[in-house]
Amino acid sequence: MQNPDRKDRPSRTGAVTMATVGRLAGVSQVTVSRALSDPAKVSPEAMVKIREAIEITGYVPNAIAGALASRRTRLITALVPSITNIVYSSLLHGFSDIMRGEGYQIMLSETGFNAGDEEAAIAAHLSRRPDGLLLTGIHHSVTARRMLMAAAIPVVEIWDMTETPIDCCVGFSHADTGRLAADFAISAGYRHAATLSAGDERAERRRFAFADRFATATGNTVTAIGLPIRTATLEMGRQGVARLVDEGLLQNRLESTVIHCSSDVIAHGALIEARTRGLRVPEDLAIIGFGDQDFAAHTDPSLTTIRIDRDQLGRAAAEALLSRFAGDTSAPSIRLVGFELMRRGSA
Amino acid sequence: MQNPDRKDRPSRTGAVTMATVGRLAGVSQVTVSRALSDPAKVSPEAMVKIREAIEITGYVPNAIAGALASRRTRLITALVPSITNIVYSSLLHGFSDIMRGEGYQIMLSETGFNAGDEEAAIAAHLSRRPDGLLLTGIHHSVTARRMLMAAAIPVVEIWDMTETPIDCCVGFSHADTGRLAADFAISAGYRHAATLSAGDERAERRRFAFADRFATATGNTVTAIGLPIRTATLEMGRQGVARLVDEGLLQNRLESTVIHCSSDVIAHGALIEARTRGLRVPEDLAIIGFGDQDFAAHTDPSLTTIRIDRDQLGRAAAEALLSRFAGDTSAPSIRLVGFELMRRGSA
DNA sequence: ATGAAAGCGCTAACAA
DNA sequence: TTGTTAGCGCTTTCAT
Repeated sequence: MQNPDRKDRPSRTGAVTMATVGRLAGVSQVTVSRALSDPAKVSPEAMVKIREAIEITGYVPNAIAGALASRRTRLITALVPSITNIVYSSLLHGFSDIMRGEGYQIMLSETGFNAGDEEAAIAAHLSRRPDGLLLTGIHHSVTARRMLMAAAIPVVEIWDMTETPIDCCVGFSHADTGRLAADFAISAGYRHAATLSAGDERAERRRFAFADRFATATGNTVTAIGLPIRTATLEMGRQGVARLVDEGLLQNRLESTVIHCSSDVIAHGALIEARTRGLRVPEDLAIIGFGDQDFAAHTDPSLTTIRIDRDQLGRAAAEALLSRFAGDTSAPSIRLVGFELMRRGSA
Repeated sequence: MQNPDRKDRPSRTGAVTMATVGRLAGVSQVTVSRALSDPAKVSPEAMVKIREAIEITGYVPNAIAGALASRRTRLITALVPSITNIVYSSLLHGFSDIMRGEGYQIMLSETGFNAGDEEAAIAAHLSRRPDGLLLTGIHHSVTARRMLMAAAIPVVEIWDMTETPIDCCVGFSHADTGRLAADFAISAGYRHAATLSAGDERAERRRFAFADRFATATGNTVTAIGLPIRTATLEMGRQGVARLVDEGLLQNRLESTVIHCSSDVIAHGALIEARTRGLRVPEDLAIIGFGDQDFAAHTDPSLTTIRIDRDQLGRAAAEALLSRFAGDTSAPSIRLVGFELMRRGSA
């Protein structure tokens, strides 16, 4: 048998609990709980006493216990390939901003770019019983999908597009951005092209779509340089142009050649290397980036690139989750985020 | 009175629990708990049955319940000014890497650069009962400090240095980096200087120390340009140099002038603007950055800057926390992280 | 408006 | 090696 008035006594761990606060305020533990979650249900006099008691004791609610009892954690967990990549961190910025405003906290993990890591990370995340989960990309292992379905929580997949999301999806078609770049390059009169692409799968899809479209339209083959990296660096952009020039891959047809880069960082490196070598951009060599990072408009020449509103994408992802929480079944489960080509000086 | 065998029955919420698994495996709920946390204490036969049952049911442990019972969350929460700033995200990268390896997860919040936000964020974080907490910077409100002390958990403050940390501190003196830059500039023969500095408090300390040292040594005043931002952009670097030139602040003494920038991004912008205007770097205008970001060695000319091993700093922070967890009282509570001036082409 | 009782799904003693 | 019991600090439900 347990001590009948155990609940209104301070815990034996020494921690300040609702019971401690209640005792000090002369009310029961439940009243303290109500005071915090629904003040309207507590009398003004009790409220004052409780507030005082909280102030005196320095009470900080225990969200762990609350979550266990209510089966709501107010936790959202997010998986991104890399937090040091501005592309993902800016997405999260918009996402967190909205979520935090609604009282949710974000737990974050980097998964790198391989699926095995992701599976383990998903399991770890699910053990925290998040109210919702954000995933970057649309390719997940069968086991991962099964775990997520079983968890029966809202899941939003971002930064890519699929007709068959686990739950909902907010993103765009990477291949379409490649085709947009190709169409622009063709209409701008470029007859030859090369690509500089990092090794990640989405970059590859952009590159392939660009090359395919460009080659089809011009009849010319597109030289592809694969960069042995997942995270873009200026250095790799410079090396890419260096190889293109040194290995004679541009074959003296500079005046009508454009380089499609998998990111603005690569493009910026390409720009620097071209100018270091005395090449004029875009006259000798034109350059197209991807991402419209904040520096893109301020390089010399400024970078022609594809713009995706990442902050907005993050916000849309948050809204997708929130409408799931609200039980809004009419909310679309697939949201296409737009992109546009920003024509500036480099192409 | 509660039903005597409630515990070995599936929960009424429909969720798969240890009790469900145990029933299927023909053992009690505790045995399942042991199988997961300390397999050596469970017979091989039981282990097999339990593993099967877990497989069949797709059981995912409930870390919330575990945390409540054990009073350990295996959660570390971190507060950073901004996740889109590579300086902080790369720190976190090293930190998370170590922590995750030790079985901890990271919950992240952005605090912006003001103390009021931080206080609310700290309270929210503490309610999750993290096993440890990471704070960026050393300036915290009295209330914040009190909450942290009361929580009685390991706290590590990073990216700055204080003799009186809340618990432990891993960082460096920002003023010292400014003085190092000044000493270098003086010995390199520069007689005039200007500063380009973002508005955050640490950047200001670097700037002030640089200007103070430089002015003292040369007898010349240092022109300060404050940039109205917290997060550095290429654009702001360009504007800074534009103002310096357009407003005649450099007064035709270009040949011996150096600009001290609060970050590599600002410095890179300065570089671009200088070259766009036909100024030679470093002959007409020399530039010193801060941070040694990965692009710094690959701009044209390459950037002279101050290097801090951020990844290492993050790891050291993780180790500080881990030695606290291990109860290692001999571990230093203050760790100074080194920095060095990387002399390259821009100064 | 307030409180008592029950229980969220685990871990931590303690027994057997 | 296994099981029993008693909580962890809350929320929920049902009385009063």
